[in-house]
Amino acid sequence: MPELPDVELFKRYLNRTALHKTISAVHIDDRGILSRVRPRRLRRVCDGGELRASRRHGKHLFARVDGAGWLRLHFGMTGFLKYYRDDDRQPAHTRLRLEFENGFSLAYDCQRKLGEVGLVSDVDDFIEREGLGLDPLEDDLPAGTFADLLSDRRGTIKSLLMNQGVLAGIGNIYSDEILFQTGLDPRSEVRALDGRRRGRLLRTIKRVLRKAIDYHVDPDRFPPTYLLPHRDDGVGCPRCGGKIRRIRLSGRSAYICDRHQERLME
DNA sequence: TTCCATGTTCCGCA
DNA sequence: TTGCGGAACATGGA
Repeated sequence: MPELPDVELFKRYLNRTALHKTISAVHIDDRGILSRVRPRRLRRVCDGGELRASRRHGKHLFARVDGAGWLRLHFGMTGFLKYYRDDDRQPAHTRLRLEFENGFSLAYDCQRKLGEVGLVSDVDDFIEREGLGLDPLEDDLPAGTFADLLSDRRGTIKSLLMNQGVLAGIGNIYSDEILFQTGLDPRSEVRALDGRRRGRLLRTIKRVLRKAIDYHVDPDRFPPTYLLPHRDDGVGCPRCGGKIRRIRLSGRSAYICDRHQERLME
């Protein structure tokens, strides 16, 4: 689930539920998800504190704990948040729980344990240290800057979009959607994109990510012309009458229309 | 049983 | 040096 639009919705969810509530207990149900923080320190920082602000960069969500630093949540492939009161509402693969004085809890659920929870003192330092690229929605990203990001890059356009060091937040699903709407085959070579196509690609990136948030990342709400509700091998293309095909690229599945996505090679 | 899955990282190789 | 392909991580569904 969690690419940029999903994480943005997690942030809004956290804002309207867990923010400004006093934490009365911290339950670490699986310390395997902790990244560069020991359970004791996480408890000491969070216990008795309050989440006072949130930030997102790419697929990372940060929540400031008083003045003590930022809780960092990354969701891997299967992570999500759940705010609940009754124990029977606790999700099945809860790895971390913040319990609040009002009787509610915020669970971090991560079935496949590919996500991680950490504690950072400064968000911008973290972004810098990790070498994360700009966030296409949070950061100012003019067309010229984007075109520069693409210069001197080799490889395919899909792996570039998914490269978190170039742009932060796009994963397998949304790179497919963006390229489908731009009319570019994911195997196209970055160097083969002219200025006009680079401009169109950037506009599509922003539009697709914003729309996905607006539609609450629910494929049923997406316009029928989107790829997402039709991401199956062999079904008809909702745009042109071609066929949607599944191909393998860089070790993952990519879904493309065999008719309207042009493959640019040098 | 085998394949697949929205993430990241590491390794060998070109 | 950059990036590709594959494997690994952990878990579960079809």
